[in-house]
Amino acid sequence: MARSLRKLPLRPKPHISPRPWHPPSSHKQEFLRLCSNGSLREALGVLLSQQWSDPNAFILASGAAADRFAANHLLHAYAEHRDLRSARALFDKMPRRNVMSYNILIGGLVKNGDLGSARELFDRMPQRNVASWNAVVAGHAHFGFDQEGLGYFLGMRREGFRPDEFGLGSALRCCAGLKDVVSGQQIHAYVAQSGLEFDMCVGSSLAHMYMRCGSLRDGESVLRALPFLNVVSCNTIIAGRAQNGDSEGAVEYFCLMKAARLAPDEVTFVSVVSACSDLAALGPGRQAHAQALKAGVYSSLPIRCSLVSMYSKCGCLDYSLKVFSESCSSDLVLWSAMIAAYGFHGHGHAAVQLFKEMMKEGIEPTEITFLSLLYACSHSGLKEQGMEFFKLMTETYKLMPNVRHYTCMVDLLGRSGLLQEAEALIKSMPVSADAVIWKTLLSACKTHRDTEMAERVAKIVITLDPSDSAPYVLLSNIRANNQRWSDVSEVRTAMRERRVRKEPGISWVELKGQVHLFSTGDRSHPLRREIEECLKEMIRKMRQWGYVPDTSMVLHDMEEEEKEFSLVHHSEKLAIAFALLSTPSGATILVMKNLRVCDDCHVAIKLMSKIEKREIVVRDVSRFHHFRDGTCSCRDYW
DNA sequence: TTAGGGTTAG
Repeated sequence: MARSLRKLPLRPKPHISPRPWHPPSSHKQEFLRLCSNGSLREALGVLLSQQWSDPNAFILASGAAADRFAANHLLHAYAEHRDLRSARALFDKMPRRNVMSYNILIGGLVKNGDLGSARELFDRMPQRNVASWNAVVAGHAHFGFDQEGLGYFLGMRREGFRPDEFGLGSALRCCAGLKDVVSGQQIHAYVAQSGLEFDMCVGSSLAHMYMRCGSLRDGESVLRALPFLNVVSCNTIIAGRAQNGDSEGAVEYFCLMKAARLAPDEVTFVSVVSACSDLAALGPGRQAHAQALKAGVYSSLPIRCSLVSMYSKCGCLDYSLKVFSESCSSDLVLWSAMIAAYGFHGHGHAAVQLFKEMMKEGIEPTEITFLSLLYACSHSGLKEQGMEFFKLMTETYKLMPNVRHYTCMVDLLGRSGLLQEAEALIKSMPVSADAVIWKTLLSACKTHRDTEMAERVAKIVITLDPSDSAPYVLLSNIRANNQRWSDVSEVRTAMRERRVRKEPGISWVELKGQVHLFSTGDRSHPLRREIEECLKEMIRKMRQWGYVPDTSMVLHDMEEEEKEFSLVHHSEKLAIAFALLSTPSGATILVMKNLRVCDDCHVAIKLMSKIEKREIVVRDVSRFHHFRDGTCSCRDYW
């Protein structure tokens, strides 16, 4: 995939911000003189040249209403300045309205979010033109009523209107919102036919539609065909990559954009910080933070939200809190981001406390806030509180829980050993169960050693997600422990036939700006001998503290000794050994991992932190673990 | 009357 950014001219987007007018007296006198002479058009010319919207101007509107040209201009001025009451009053007084008068008022209502009135006016228009249809399609697209917007777009076509670049852009936005790639492709065919494919707005909307529907390649190919790139098309690529699992590509494109001297804007920073958050890339995330400050867009709430999340995912919870506290805002998303940040670090009590403060502030929580809160409770063992919040969500706030909320509840019950209750909840919930929720229960069965239920649940997981190796391994080991050898070989055959492989575990450590990557059993590092020695010594010391390798999750076709060897060489253990060798004694170690930390490593790292008198921080795929003096911040809930 | 962005789960 070509990732070059062509050096093309940047077309600045015109931006006119409405501002209150304090007219110089000469203008005002001229305006009043023209009005008293009945020269309304000229008077309005003066008024509009100064971008004036003043309640007093309405007094003159009674005269203006009779003159359609003048009235439409005044109507436009009112609509631009969001003075919809005056606009409506003027509109009602106009004896001779035309399509333009309707369109202007509809546009104003739409911008003000009053879609109902806009629709009502649209329905009773004696005549419509393309602009009338465009205005309603755009309005619905803007406020996320995508299905309705697409409906109006189809209505426009049914009535024989040829959609232009405005209507097409909005309709594509609706397809993006609905992730309706089929309608999007149909519109693309029309766009190509009408030669509008190279229009910057239509092209960006088209690319955005493809990216939202998961097709990064189609989106990028549309953008590459555009006559030039601007900040919006670059942002479309950055966000598209980040949202489609290519966060690395997103950060890379951000660097190319800067190299091409294309100034990033607020949207660029939001997307790039989110990408850094996904990558847990603290360095680039911090740089983006500094650049946003320099660019003067740091006051933006979306930027602050993504920073709160980024710092948390990079292990700097105190920075998340700093950004949050500095913001002093009652923005719901910002509060939700901070609750999630606490949850990610296993600070369940802090998350609950913040949620209570949020309610005191009168901020209404959403499904996402509750999901973060329930997650925080389940990862901190706050069973009673989690159950209360679930009740609050459904009964007081009347919010509909989705399968992820139920997964948190299953986790909460399962961790507490209430396996029957957890299974009953899955069976009674009104949404359909997926592989993840059953895997959550399976993990609880494993923790509480309920082999009968584990065997049953593992089979369900295998049916729902045949590619995941964990349930096969678990099933095989349960059967092996009971000497059911023919059943064990049945599992192995199934694994072979379905080509199930365990996703390789990868851990990495950043040292002096360089990333050192370790995969399980890796012997490629230049310090492999030293790492091996360090691990051997460490295991010896750990055994003195009672460490026994937990081989229950290693596939049974190995000798016990081999199993232990495999465990010792798990990627996180290799990364920690390397960090112990390469950093000064006492320094905190930070390791990132692509999968969840396994049970054995979790026990081992607790002991390592005690023996080495070091804080070891491990960020796995689901959360942060802070190991200190033989314990972990997750209190073994993870 | 047209374009791009924030928080969550695995």
